[in-house]
Formats: sequence, C-alpha cells, structure tokens
Amino acid sequence: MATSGSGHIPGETRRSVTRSDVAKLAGVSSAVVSYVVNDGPRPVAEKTAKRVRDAMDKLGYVPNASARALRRGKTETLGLVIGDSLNPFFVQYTFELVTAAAARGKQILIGDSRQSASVEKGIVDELVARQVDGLLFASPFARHYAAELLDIPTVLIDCPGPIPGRLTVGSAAEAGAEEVVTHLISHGRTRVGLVIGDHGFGNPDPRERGWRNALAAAGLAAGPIARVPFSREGGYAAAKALLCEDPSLDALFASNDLQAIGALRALNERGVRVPEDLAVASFDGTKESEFSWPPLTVAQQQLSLLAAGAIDLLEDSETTMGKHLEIDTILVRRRSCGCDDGGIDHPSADLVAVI
Amino acid sequence: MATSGSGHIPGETRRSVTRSDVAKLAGVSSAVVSYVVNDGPRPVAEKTAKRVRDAMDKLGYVPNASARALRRGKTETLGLVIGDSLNPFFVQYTFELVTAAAARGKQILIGDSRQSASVEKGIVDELVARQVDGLLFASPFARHYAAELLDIPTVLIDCPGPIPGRLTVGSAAEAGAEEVVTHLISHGRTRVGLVIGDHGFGNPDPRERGWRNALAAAGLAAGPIARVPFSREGGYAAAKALLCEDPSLDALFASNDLQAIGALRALNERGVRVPEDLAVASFDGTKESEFSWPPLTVAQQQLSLLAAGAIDLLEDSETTMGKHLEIDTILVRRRSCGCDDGGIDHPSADLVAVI
DNA sequence: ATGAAAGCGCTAACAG
DNA sequence: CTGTTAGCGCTTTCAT
Repeated sequence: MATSGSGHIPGETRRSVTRSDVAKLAGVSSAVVSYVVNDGPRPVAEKTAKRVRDAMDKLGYVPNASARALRRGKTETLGLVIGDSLNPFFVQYTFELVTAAAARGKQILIGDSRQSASVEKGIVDELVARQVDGLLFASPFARHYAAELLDIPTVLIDCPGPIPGRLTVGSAAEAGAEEVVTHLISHGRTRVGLVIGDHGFGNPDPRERGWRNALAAAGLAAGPIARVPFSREGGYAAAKALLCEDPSLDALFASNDLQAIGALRALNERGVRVPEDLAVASFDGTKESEFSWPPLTVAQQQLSLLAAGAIDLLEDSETTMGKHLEIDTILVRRRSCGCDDGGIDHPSADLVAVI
Repeated sequence: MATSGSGHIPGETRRSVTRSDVAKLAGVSSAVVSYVVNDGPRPVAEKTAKRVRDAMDKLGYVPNASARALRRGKTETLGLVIGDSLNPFFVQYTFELVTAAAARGKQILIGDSRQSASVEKGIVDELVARQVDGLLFASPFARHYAAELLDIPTVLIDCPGPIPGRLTVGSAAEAGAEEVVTHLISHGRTRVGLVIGDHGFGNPDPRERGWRNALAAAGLAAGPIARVPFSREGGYAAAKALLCEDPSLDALFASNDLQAIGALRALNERGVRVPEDLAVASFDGTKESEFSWPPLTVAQQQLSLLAAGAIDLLEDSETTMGKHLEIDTILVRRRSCGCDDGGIDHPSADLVAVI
C-alpha cells in the first residue's frame, strides 16, 4: 500500500480520475466499477466490491456526470424557470422544490428570466441543452411557447387554474383572496382598496375576483384599485396613490407580500396607524410577512405542498395529462387586520446567550 | 421545402435532434455543423453556413451540453455553495453572481448546504461530478476541506480577511461595523448592545471587533452581547433578552439584517420606540432592510462589486494565488438610527394606475 | 473549404 | 461473477 492518504499527487497533470484508473488499481474491469457505482445491473462479489470502493476512495474518484448523462440519455435533473428570483415567495418556493426533488433523487437547475421573454428563451435552450428530464415554469410566458416543447414534460407551477392539455399547480387564489378580504370586512371595514399587478397570473387575476366576491357578498361597493408592479416599490407607490385618491379607505388587500410591505412603509411614514386607521392583508404568506410591522395577515400559500405536488406531477407526467392540482391557502391572522397577534410563530428564545 | 413549420414531428420517437441529423439535412458533414455552431476552428463558406443554420432552425437543433462537456473537458459552468439560500443577503448575492458570470458567458450551479457539513460534502461531489470549472463558497465549512480540492479553482466569497494560499473576497466588515456603530454613538447613544451569531465568519467576528472599536474610541464601555442564530427569530429572541438584561440600553447593532428585523418586531411589539427610545442598525443592507419599520440604517455590502470581483478572481485563478479582495461597505442612513429618512431609494410612482 | 474518424468517460448488452 | 466492447453526441486533427 502506498502511504499517500489523500490519493491526489500535487503538481501532477490535471486530468481527473476516471473509471478505468479505478479499475486498474482494483485489478478489475471497468464494467465492474460501473456495477459497483450504480449497484447494478449485475451483482458484484462483496470482496471485489470492497476492493473497488477502496480504490475509488484512494483516488478520490467522482463519476463524470456528463459522460453518464450522454450515455443514459437522462440526467435526473429538472429545470426551473422563474420570472423573479429575488421575490421571497419564489425564493421559498424554489427551496421547497429543491427539497422535494432531492427527496426523489433529483437535482434542480434554476434560471431567472428577469421577466423577459427573450432571456427566458435562452434559459430554456440552455436547460434543454443540459438534457433536463423535466421543466417547471413559474413565469408569465410559460403558457405560450412551452407548448412547442411537449417532448419534454412540463409543469406550470404558479398557475391559478387548469389549462387544457397542460400540467398545472397553483393555490386556490380566488377563494383565498375572498377569505382574507371577508376577514377584513369582519373587522368592520367597509372601504377596501386593492393593490394588484398588471400582467399577473390570469385575467382577470383570481385575487381580484376574490376581492370583488367578498365585497359583493357583504353588500359593499368595490373599492379603488391600484395597478402596480409586484414589488415593494410598487406597493409603496400604490398606497400613496390610494390614500390620496380615497380618504375614506379603511382597508387594503395586496396581491402579494411585497406590495403589502411597500404599502406598510408608506403608511407608517405618513403616520397612518395599521390596523387602527387602516387594515392591511396580503396574498402569499412569506416569512417576510411575519416580520413586517405590523405583522401581516395573509392568505398563505402552502409551498411545501405545492412543491411536492409539482414534482409528483412531473414524475407521473407520462400517465397524467392535463391535470390541475389546486392547494388551498391558509388564513393566517396577525396584527395588520386588527387581530391580536401572539408573537412570532416559531420562537427560539432558548438559543440566546447573553453576556 | 416541407411545410411543417416548427420542424418537430409529433408522435415521433423521443430521440432528440443531433448534429448528424442537421448535417444530413444540410448535405454537409457533421464537422461542418460543428464549425458553424462554434464559429471555428475552421472557416465555413457563408453559403454552406446558411444552409446549416437553416437546417438547425428547421429541426430545432440544440447542441447537447453533456457531449460537449465530455469532449472539451470543461463546462463553462461555476458551482456556488451557500449555507443558507433563504437568507435574502445570499439571495441577492447569488443574483449578482449569476449576473456577473453571465456577462462572462458562464452559468452557475447552486447548492444549499443547509448549514450541514455532510450535505455540503454531497453538494461539492455533485458539482465536481458535473465538471464545474470553478467553485464559489459562501459557507462556514469551506475553508476546511476546500483545501483538498485544490485541483479545481476555488474562491471563498464571504470571507472577512485573507487566508494564506486561498482566493478570498469579502467586505471590510470590521471597518464597516465600526463606522455604523460610531454613527449610532454620534446620535448620542451611550449604551450599545450587540446581536451576533455564533459560528460566523471569523473568530472573533470582525463585526464584533468593529463594534468594540467604536465603543472604545468613544470612551464607552462595551454593551451587552446576545449570541443567537443569524435569523429573524434569533434577532427577535436577542432583543427580548437584551431589553430585560439591561434597561439602560439605548442602541442595538445587529450583525445581519435578519437579526435586526427580528429585533425590530420584538421592539415594536413591546412599544419600544425606534429610534426615540432605542436606535438600531445592522450589517448587510439587503432590500428588506429598506422596507422594515422603521427602515434600517445599515453598513451595506456592495454585492455587485463583490460578485464581479469573485468571478474575476476565479477567471484569473491560474495566475493569481492567495489574493484577498476587500470591498468597503457603505453607510446608509435611514430612520432607525435617528436620521431623517427621505423615503425609499428608487420610487416608481409613475407606474401607478389607480381606478 | 470540407470530410473522415478518433476518442472524451460511461453504461449495458453480450460473452465468457 | 466478471471481462469485452459498442456507442451516446460532440470536437478536432488529419486528410483531401
């Protein structure tokens, strides 16, 4: 036995260790190394297998994923295309998707289309070039050209309703929005404004419909609407505009957390008290909504369920076609609507060390 | 000419279009297709090239990245290992890294180690298997075992100071912390607490040193310290603990935005007025810090500079070795320290449509 | 200016 | 149980 523990000879040529290096050192054929690495398709004598594993360790062998993908024609990898990777909602969604995929032994490659159709085209090409086994889309353009790529299984993961012939996943947005707006109304609010985006996920946006439904069911007139980007800045501008447009406003429903958080800043700046003067609620329920001031009452999307569902749908895409998976939102009551807010959801006071 | 516009025959076998399909259709050899795709290494007659391009379009040809990587031995891809991909700081950092890499024609593969050394090991193996040309680490474990993989260029991207023989990038954290704490003191604060993490980036953490320096320079005694996780929950717990530990506290410096945001919620809940009763500042300067209430005064890290520097360092890693790139932080004054806060940084009021 | 062909590292028949 | 080998799609040297 050589004494070189870590197995890599410094200053040596850069070529990486291959399967045949391992085979040579273990005194077997390269096929056997393959059988050991993949635990099949043929059995290997335990004694031999051990020799091979030792050789792999010694040489620091890592199988070449490109070669494997080339040979197998599949990569155990999924592609994810997002329209805005800085939005905490998609950040959390991505995290859950990666987790769900990992549980099924799959990796995820992420691309941010930056809301641009042409950038997105490039990303999809790249993902296809990398031979992803499936594609997940959280992007406005998806429904259009994704139709051309039907040779690769595709799921639209931020989709408000079924689309014929497509696999889709989404929250029950209309019902969720209606529930949270109804809750606002139950606090005695009668003039509820809406902050919503323009090129959202559906037309009219189901969150807008939910807001209308709640108002109508309570016999209230529709409040003013501000259409702004789905961003903190958008919400900030919207709140300012709405406040000056309609002084009788006593509540606000925002179509995502980001807009609500922007609105809160505008409100706080002007000394409008939330919830006393104006109640606020939003749709999404990201972590950030729990730590705003005041903490936001939200229709919370169940991301781990959505994510697991999306991955499952992709897995079974051979057999399933044209299915829509809908997950209910959860009404989370916090301070911004006027409910009593009992502190954060998962305290960790035990972890404090004060000196 | 066939009339089938999109070029893909539905119901046909799944095998994807290869270079030789294109070659056949264009009536050239596969080598020529390669020359056209790569614009070299041999010139191609313009007429021939056009025929090839037409064939590619017609067939919807996308080069197979695995085959190319296998042949070339490189992937034009970088690996990024993060300890917590949900932290907005790393989210923004990642975004900038992807942008900087894209500008140089490189992709980035991201892995989240979830603060676990063993998970991280798996991620690195996966990245190595995928033949990344370089590795970026924003993770506590990096400095240890990354030493074994010196055959692949590596940059530590969240590193407070030089490490012999390693490429490192980081903000001037000690100076930045000192500047922002000094600023707190300039508002007349004399009892400044510290909220900091445990297994941070350096020991003692440079942010802690900066805080001490500022206090010492002003002839003030060190305030109380709370050691908590680098999370919103951690900051929440820390503020509660510190408040009850030391009622004379009139300022707080948090080692990251997340902790400060958690602290703000605890303070707001208790009716402690910020900044009147207690000033707050933090380190990082993510977007979230601009939209908290009150907005946070921060030592802001210059992520686009750090990211561009990190990518450059990796590019030149052949020639450069053991370099540390340090970028200054920027003091951003907002309401939480007692400064007048003039509204958000990039308003977009022009984008509002009110109905 | 273009074609033929070797070979990157791996998997999976097939043959012992 | 293990060895031999063809070939995945691509790049590139060597011919032509």
